[in-house]
This record gives sequence, structure tokens and C-alpha cells, in this order.
Amino acid sequence: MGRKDTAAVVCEICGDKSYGRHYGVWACDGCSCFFKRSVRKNIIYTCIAGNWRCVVDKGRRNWCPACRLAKCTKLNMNRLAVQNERGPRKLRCITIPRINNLNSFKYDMIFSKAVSLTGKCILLNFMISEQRREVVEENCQIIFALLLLLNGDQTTIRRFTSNENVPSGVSCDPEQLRLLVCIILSQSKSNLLKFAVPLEGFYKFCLIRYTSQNDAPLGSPVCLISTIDWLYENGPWYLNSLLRNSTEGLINEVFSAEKF
Amino acid sequence: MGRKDTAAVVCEICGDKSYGRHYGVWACDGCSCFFKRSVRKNIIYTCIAGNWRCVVDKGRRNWCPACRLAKCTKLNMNRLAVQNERGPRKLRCITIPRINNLNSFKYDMIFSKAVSLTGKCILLNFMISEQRREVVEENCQIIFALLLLLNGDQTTIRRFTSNENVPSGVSCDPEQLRLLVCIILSQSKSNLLKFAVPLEGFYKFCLIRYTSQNDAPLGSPVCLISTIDWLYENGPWYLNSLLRNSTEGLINEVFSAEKF
DNA sequence: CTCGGTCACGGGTCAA
DNA sequence: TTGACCCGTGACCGA
Ligand SMILES: [Zn+2]
Ligand SMILES: [Zn+2]
Ligand SMILES: [Zn+2]
Ligand SMILES: [Zn+2]
Repeated sequence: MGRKDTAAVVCEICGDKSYGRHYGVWACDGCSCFFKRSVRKNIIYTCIAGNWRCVVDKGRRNWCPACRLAKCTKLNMNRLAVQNERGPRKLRCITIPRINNLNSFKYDMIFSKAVSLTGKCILLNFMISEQRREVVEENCQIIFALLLLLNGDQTTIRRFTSNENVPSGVSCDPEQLRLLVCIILSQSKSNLLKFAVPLEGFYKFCLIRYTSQNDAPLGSPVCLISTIDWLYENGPWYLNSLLRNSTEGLINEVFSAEKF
Repeated sequence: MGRKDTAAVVCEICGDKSYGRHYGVWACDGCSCFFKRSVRKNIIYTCIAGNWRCVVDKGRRNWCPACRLAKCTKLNMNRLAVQNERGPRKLRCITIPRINNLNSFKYDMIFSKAVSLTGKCILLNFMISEQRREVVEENCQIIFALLLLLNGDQTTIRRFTSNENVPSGVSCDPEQLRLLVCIILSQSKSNLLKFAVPLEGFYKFCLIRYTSQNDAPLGSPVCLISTIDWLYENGPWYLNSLLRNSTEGLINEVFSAEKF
């Protein structure tokens, strides 16, 4: 069972696993994507061998694109079903599972997201796995708190602070979130992040520039930055009691999934 | 910052810069390429020094391939991730830009393709650059018209002729297209191509033989040859009004790109 | 469900 | 033979 819980059928083109019909034919991701690209670019291939009889199976489908495309055509893949290229995908508001559903692991999932965001931060790029883990362990709580705020869950945050004045109505797009993580980590007390202290101003500048240049529909940079200030002023945060799993377990899971 | 905007990490094999995981290990281009070649060719090296203790770092990684490969294996580089060879990339395909997009330079691109095809024709092989340019200037319009027909754009062609009977449904593969260009040029009125007049029949024969031998899914030779006849009967063609750039400019561009 | 786009990591290339 | 470089592939995810 590969993707999701869907059972696979056989790709009519190459015999690899197919999880659905594409352009009218049961096809794997590879063949469907290959067909799309070929039609979009209006490519006409030449058979490498010259006789249009190359075998197209999972292992050899990339040997001769000409015969692969010929097989697509022979099996009646529908060129008209390939749409025109669209622009790059629009920035979307980050998706976090809604806090008010019944899933009791909702906080675990948000915490994992916090771990992932921290681990992927560009400031950790040069670090080896052990250093990365240290930084994540020392900083994921404040990112976790940020995600709760972004998700509109002021109520939970209020349980962990005496300051009643919890920021509300905070939202951002994924690029802004990436920059927020940089700003937070550049203000961290972690030894491994000392080098990043001078970068705080730069990342704040990036956030302001990005927001003004990109018509980002959400998130005023001033509001976002003051949220970070608030989180540092009212920290440190210890939100582990929200979790069903251990923090180590969740961090391990994310680290192996993301190949950190 | 080396390649793209990605920051580098350290190659686990030799300590050079790595821009990503390869075969399961953070590796530089050199080590990843070395591993691929070794696995593909199933090479078994012997340690130069004889003790399998050679240092593998950026400066010395090429001293002893045996120890370099041993280090790859020790770090668990995955031999199974090395795929089968693919066909040679060069001359694998031609592309014609889609006619039905909104790009106002679409005809310029097709014209450039016509220039390129003409300049690369085998009949021009022995010519010096100036002669080549003369031939291209005198013959690229009819090739341009052919490409429009191959792209299914009868509508545009109809604007340049009073003959309503425009060939339609014409298609071919790149080899057939090369032969079509030969056939067209062998019928040219250009002085420099006079020598090729007797070759017309030969290239038509080649086209018929190629098509019958190769199971090419597209393009009956009779239909293709009658399309050429139609183009000569209804020419000469002056399609410059379709272009945004000057013909000289486009020809210059192709000549310098293709090093004609 | 089947379109779309993405991008890490495969591939091949060719000058050195 | 090497490796910097660029292109194509396809697993994956969002809509
Ligand atoms: Zn397939
Ligand atoms: Zn083939
Ligand atoms: Zn290396
Ligand atoms: Zn050795």
C-alpha cells in the first residue's frame, strides 16, 4: 500500500503502480506527468533505436521517450485533457488542523509542525543532525506557541500565562511564517544560534519588504513582529502538558520523516 | 553561495560542498557521480596503497578510487538507487511551441526553429558560414510555412494564399522532418543549392524507406511529399509580418547559438 | 477524483 | 575519468 489507503492498479503504459485514471487511461504518476509535459511542450521525439519497438516497462520507460509517448498515444491518452499551463501556485494561508475538532492528538500534530518548521529553518542549514536536534529541542516550544496563536487558539495560550493581553487575529502565509521562524530563532538564547543574533534586523526587513512587494493578503508585519515580542516577553513556554506523546518521540518522528 | 540559492552542507564522503542527498547520503556532485559510474560499470577497484586506509578528502579523493568507493559503501550509499541508463539526450526530440497560447512571440520562435533546421541540413555541410547564411535567408520562409502546417495552423497559412485547399492533418517525426527539409532544399532555386537538384528523388526514396521500415506512428510519406509540392506551387512565401523581431535579428541569434 | 504545480534527486553532457 | 552544470522525472500535495 503506497499512497494513502487506496489500492493500486497497474499502469497501462509501463506496469508501475497506478492510483487513478489520467487523461483517460490508468496511468502511474510518472507516465501521466510525462504525457502532460510532452503535450505542453509540443515535443516530437525520435526513437533512439530507430524502430519504434523499444520496451516500455517500469525499469526501461526512460530509455526511449519516443516509444513511451507513442504508447500513450496508442492507448488513447487524451491530448485535449491537458490544460494550458497555469501560473505558479498562489500563496495559501498555512493549514493547521483546526483546534476545535475532536481529534485528541490535535496538539501533537501542531507540535510536529513546529518541530518541522524549526528544523527546516535556513539558519540551521550548516548544522549536523545532532546540532539541529539541539536547536529544535531548545526552541520548538515558542514556535509551538506561535502556531497556536496563528490558529486562533488564544484560549489555550491564556492557560499558560498570567498576561491577559494575548495577541489575537494573527495570521500569515507560509513565506511570512518562514521569516517569522528566522526572526524568532535569531533572538534565541541557544548557544548554537549566537551567530544569528545580528540577523534579526535583516529578517525583519525581509518580512516587511516581502509583505509590501507581494500583496500578501494576510498578516501585517507590524502585528506579526509584535506577536513575536509578546511571546518572548511572556516566555519561556512549557506546553508539553498539551501533548499525548512525548516530545522526544514526536521530534524523532519528524526528524526521520524529514531526513534531518 | 554556489549553485542556485541553496546553501551548501558538507559531503559526508570527502568534505566538499554538498547541495543535497544522493543515494541516501549527503554527497557532493563528484562523489555522487563517481558512485553512479562505479555501480553502473560494476567496477571492482584495488587499493593503490594496498592497505585500504587511504584518506578520502577533497584534495585526495581521486588518489585511490578503491578507498573512495569503500567509503561510499561504508556510509550506506544505496546501490539500488542507481537507475538504468537512459537514452542519449541529444537529438532525442524536437519541440515546436504550441500555437494556441497567448505568447505574442510564438511565430518568432517557430521562425527560429525554421532557421535552425535549415542551417543544420546536411546539404549545407560543406558550406562556410556566409554561404550557409545565404541559403538560410533564401529558403527559411518555406520551411517556416511547413512548420506552421505541422503545427496544425492552417488558419494562418490561409491568410497568405488564395488557394483554399490548405493541407491539414500533416504530422511527422524529427527524422522525417529532417528529410523533408532536404527534399525542400533540393528543389530550391538558390544558386548554392543547384548541386542538390539530382538528390530530390533520392531523399524522397529515403523518406518512403524510413517510414516503411520504422513503424513511425505519424506521417504518411505521400501526404508529406504532397504537402511540399503544395507549398512550392503556392509560394513563394513572405510571412515576415507574423514576426515581432526582424528576420536578420532572429537569424543572427540562431547562428550564434548554433555556432553555424 | 483527477486536474494542477513543486522540487529533490535522478539522469546525461562535455570541457578540462 | 572527473565533476560543474543543466534538464527531466515522479512522489507528493493542494484544489
Ligand atoms: Zn506508467
Ligand atoms: Zn524507441
Ligand atoms: Zn564528496
Ligand atoms: Zn586506497
